[in-house]
Amino acid sequence: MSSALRGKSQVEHALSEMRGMILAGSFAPGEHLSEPLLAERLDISRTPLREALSRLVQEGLVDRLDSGRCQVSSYSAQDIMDAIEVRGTIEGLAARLAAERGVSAEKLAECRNILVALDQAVGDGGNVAFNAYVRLNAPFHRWLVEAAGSAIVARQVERISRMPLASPSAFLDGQQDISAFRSTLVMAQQQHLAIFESI
Amino acid sequence: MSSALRGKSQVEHALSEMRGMILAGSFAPGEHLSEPLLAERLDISRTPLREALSRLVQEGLVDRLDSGRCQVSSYSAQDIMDAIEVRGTIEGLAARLAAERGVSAEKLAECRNILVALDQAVGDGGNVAFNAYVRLNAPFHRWLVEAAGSAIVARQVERISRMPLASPSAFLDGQQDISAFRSTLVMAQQQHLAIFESI
DNA sequence: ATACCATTAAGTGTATACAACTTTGTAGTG
DNA sequence: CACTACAAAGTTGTATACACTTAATGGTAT
Repeated sequence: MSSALRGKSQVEHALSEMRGMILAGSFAPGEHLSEPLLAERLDISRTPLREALSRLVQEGLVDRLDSGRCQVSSYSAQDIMDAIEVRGTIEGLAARLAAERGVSAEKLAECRNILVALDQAVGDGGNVAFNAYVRLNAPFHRWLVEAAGSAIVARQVERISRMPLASPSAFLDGQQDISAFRSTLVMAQQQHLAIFESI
Repeated sequence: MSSALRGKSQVEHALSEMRGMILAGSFAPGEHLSEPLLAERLDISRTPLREALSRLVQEGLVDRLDSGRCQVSSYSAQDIMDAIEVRGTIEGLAARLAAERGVSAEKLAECRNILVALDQAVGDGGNVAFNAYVRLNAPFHRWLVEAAGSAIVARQVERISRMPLASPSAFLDGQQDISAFRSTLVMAQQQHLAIFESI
C-alpha cells in the first residue's frame, strides 16, 4: 500500500508524520487542521487520520475546539517550564520508588554511568550540551522506569516525556529558558544522586 | 454536532457507558472486548465505538494487545498504590506552584474550607469516610488546579485522577489498601497545609 | 491420546458515502 | 456605513462495506 519502508499501520504512519511536521514547525501555531486536506496530503483516508489526530490531542500537540475542529497547540514559555517541573517531580518519585524497592548493584552502576554522561552534558554550556542532553535523556528515562518497576509511573513519565521539549527550534527560542532548564536539570540530577547514595 | 453538555455525541455516550460498565465490574479483568458485539450492544456503529475504546486505552482502563484486540485492564494493589503516590506527588507540585505564584486571601480561605471538610472525612474511619473523600475529592482538585494556574499540571492531574481509584468495589477490595490509602492522604493533607502556611 | 495441519469463523484496519453541523461570504435593509 | 438574514461551501460525525489478519475448530496421522 503505502510507500513506507517498514510495514507499519496507516495510523502510525500518520502519527509519526504529523508529529514530525508539527515539531518541525510546518504549521503555524494555532493553525486549523483540515482532515480532508491532511488525508489527501498523507495519502490515507480520514479514518486512520482521525485516530492519529485523536492521539495527538491526547498527547497535547493538538487542541480540539468545541466545534470539533483541531488546531496545533501553542505553548507558552511558562507551559514549558511547568512541563519541566512536572517531569522532574515524577522522575524524583520514580527514583524514590526504585530506592525503596531496591536495585541490584550492577543496575545501580549502570545508572551511575548514564548520570555521569548526563552530568558532563549539563556541565557544558550552550546548545550543544542541550542536544547532548536530549540524546542521553531517553536512556535515563528507560533505566529509571525500569528500576521503579511501576507501569503506572512508567506511563506518566512516558506521557510527560512526549511533550514538545525536544524541539528547541519551535518551542524553545529564548536563551533564558535554556539556562533555567539547565539549572532545573542540575537540581534534579543532584536530587537523584542523593537518593541513590542513601541506599 | 459535538457539544459535551449532555451526552449528545455517540462517542461520549459510548465512553460513559463503557466506563460505567468497566468500573462496575461488568467485565472480567482481562476479558477480551469485541468491537462488533459492543457496537450492537450500545446500538452504535463501530466508528465511534473505536474512538471511545481508543480513549479508554489512553486513560488506562483498557489495554491494547499487539494484535489490535482490546481487553479490560487489571490492576494490582501495587499499581493502585503507585497511582496514589503519583497523584499525591503531582498535587504537591501543584500546591508549590500555587504558593510560588501567589493566591488571593479569599481563594486561600476557600481552600481551607475544603481541606477542613476533607480532614473530617479522613479523620473518620471505614468506608463511609472513603466515600466522603471521593465526594470531596473533585472540588479540591478543581481548586488546586485553578490555583496553580498551569494547563500542563492541570492535564496531568486530570489524567491521574481519572484512574480507577474512585471505584472501591472493583479495584479496592482489601482493607489494608484503604488504610494505607488513608495514611497517604493524611500525609498529603499535612504537606499541603504546611505549604500554604509558609506564605 | 496428542500433536499438527487445513479449513473456517471472527475480528480488526481502512476506505468511502452520506447527513448534520459550523463557518464564511454575500446581499439586502435600517 | 453598520447590521442582520440568508445561502453556500466546507468540515466534522457516523454508518456501512470490504480486504486482510488473527484466533478457533475439526480432522488426520503418529
